[in-house]
Amino acid sequence: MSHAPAIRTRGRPLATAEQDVRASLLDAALVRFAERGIAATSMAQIAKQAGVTPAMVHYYFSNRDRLLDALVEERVAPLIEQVWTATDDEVADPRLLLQGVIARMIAGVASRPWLPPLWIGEILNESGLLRARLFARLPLPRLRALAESLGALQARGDLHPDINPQLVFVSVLGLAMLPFAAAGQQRRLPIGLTLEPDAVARHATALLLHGLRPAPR
Amino acid sequence: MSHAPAIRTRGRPLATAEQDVRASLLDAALVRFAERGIAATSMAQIAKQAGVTPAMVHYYFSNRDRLLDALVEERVAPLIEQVWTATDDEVADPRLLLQGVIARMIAGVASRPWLPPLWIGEILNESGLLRARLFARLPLPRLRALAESLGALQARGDLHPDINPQLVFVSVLGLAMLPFAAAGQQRRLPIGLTLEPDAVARHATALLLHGLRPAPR
DNA sequence: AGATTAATTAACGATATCGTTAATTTCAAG
DNA sequence: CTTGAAATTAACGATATCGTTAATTAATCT
Repeated sequence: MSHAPAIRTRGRPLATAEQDVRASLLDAALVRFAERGIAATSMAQIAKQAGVTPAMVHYYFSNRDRLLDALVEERVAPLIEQVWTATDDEVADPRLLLQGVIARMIAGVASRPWLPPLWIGEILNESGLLRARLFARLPLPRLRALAESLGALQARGDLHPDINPQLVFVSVLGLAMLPFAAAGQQRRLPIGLTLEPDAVARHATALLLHGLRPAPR
Repeated sequence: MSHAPAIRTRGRPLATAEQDVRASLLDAALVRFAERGIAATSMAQIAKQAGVTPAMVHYYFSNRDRLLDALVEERVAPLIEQVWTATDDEVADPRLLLQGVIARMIAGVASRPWLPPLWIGEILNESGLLRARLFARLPLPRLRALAESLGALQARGDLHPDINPQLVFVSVLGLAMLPFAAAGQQRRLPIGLTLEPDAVARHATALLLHGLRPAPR
């Protein structure tokens, strides 16, 4: 499954292979958390996935809470930062911003299969175990600004009155992230469809901007 | 939290109160599964939530697997059936059908707070523990028919070419169900928004049909 | 070289969990 | 009334899990 296990013996290992155990524990945790959920994953399972003993988790992270802290700090938060790093064009036009956010989100997903289940299950979900930790790091001002620019569009009559600007970002997650959570590592939906990241990005963008209407013009 | 506990004593209880223990075990399971996930919920926790001893779960359902079977059979499948029971009008026009499906979905959610987290986490999610059980009962023909009518629209140029008809139903779940999973029992999003079922239905429908564009005409 | 520090596995004890069985009580049928 | 079936709690034993400590080995510093 993961890297070559290379029989581990008691005592400090030789410095030959550049095996960063701490990093591989974080990776292992992400894999298992994405697969079975945080609450259902034991420390021992993480250690096993990483090919080390449970005591290593204690050695590097002291306890479960600190492991979660490290995960958020080192793996998840940087991604959120990246998704919300917008160009000036995007800041000026909420539709452009949404397009950019979707594109960066899905680009992030492509190289991080653990992201969608984790985001949906442990961050977005009310009782997700990363939610509180990540909430402090969310770019709330940007979310608010987005809702406000959409509200301005709406006031001008440039947006359907039934749309709720405050719900738009959750809708983006539903359109861009949820399909990947549903498809899993194999990127296949139960109906038999294979998910191409680019195609999902185009679909989500088109649906968000135009809905099920003809292409404009 | 739940009904009055009424001190239980050993032996068969008096037949006064009409307490359907089996039903209340199913309810309790749904509550806990929605809250912490199936994999992380022990039988004992379910029994405790229902106010009975763990042995009752064994008595009524034999084991965890059978409990899940009963849950799907008696609580979830009927709902799916209801959501997909469409009028003739809806069968003729995919946009109408989607509108109806969203309305019925959200109506179902209103009285069943456990539904959104369960659907998102245990059915839609790739490693969800109800997925395989429910898959056999999904109305696949209707899903396929929906995708096909949308494809027909698209071929006529009445639908943006970037839309993927096969992704539309997942998009519906993302728009109509995910917000409730994110808001939890309190129906409040972390940004402070309170979710009114009707408002969410209107938002999801508008976004799906028109996107972030002005209202037509 | 010697001493100290880093990294690792083995092993343990306390606690929790699962499924099951025995005991107990009430209901229902003859 | 009596007898058998239904419904329930208590209690148990096997197994797992968590976090921790001790032992062991390699690297690094002096």
